[in-house]
Amino acid sequence: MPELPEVETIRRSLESKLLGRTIEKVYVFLERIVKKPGAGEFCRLLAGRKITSLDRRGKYLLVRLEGGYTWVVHLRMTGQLIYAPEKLKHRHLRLAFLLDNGHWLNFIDMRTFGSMYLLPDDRLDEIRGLATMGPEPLSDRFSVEEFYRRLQKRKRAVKTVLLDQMVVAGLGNIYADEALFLAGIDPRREVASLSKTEIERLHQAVVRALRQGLRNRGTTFRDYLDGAGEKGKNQYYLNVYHRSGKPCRRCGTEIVKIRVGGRGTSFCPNCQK
DNA sequence: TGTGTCACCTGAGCGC
DNA sequence: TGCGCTCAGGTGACAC
Repeated sequence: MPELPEVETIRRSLESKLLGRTIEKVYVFLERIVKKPGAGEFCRLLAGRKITSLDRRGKYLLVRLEGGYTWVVHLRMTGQLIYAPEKLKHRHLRLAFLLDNGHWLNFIDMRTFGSMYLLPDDRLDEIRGLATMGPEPLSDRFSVEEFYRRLQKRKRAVKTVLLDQMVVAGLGNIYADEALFLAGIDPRREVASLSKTEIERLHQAVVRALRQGLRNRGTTFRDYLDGAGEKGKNQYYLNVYHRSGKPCRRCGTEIVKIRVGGRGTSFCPNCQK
């Protein structure tokens, strides 16, 4: 599940390979991946454009192009962008992009939830998820005061609120669970019940969990691979996610798995109050 | 406006 | 061995 650290790792691994390259030809094998414009227009507009930079916003990858266009990619659950010398022979290959050096950027997506957009730079706010997105948690804009202000308005369980991209960008199930463990907060707690000190602790924990994920080049349980097709290593360092039934690394209590807001949620009932 | 629920989708894992 | 069921989860759409 690509969250902020995974998407940023993909961005970094692709940056040197794609910068300055021109997209020669686009092949769409599953049209519904392309949300805006239609698949035909997407291919026509993208072909012949040079890539000027690679950015990221939350879980979105933003490929900036010459001529004032941005190609936006969201990998959702199982999307992968793999740079390779050939078009990969993979049953879940959904799009393929031929570059001017003869190499290919392959978009593989088993569950086909991934999405792509190609829009003029001044129309990127047509992508609702991008337009309403909260602050980048690894930027200066993500201050304790800002976090506190955004949380104050909410009444739901803290785990559910952490997954809301309007509150903070880029968190998904893995890093929300890990941040709550680091902060020692029960994921079922109503946000309104958190003290200022607990919110400060959570703010710090979000940053710590994401930085660790980034340092370890992402978390791979099944599908996530970086732009070179390499797995991440963060799964070996997780405290709670995917560890239900195992002893807590801190106190030895069994990690339990429950559902919060419809999401599988792992936590330590002793360390998280 | 805020919140909860469902659909989208495919493969793995499990019980029978 | 094969079948059917459940689960995994990011996000948009929809109902209340």
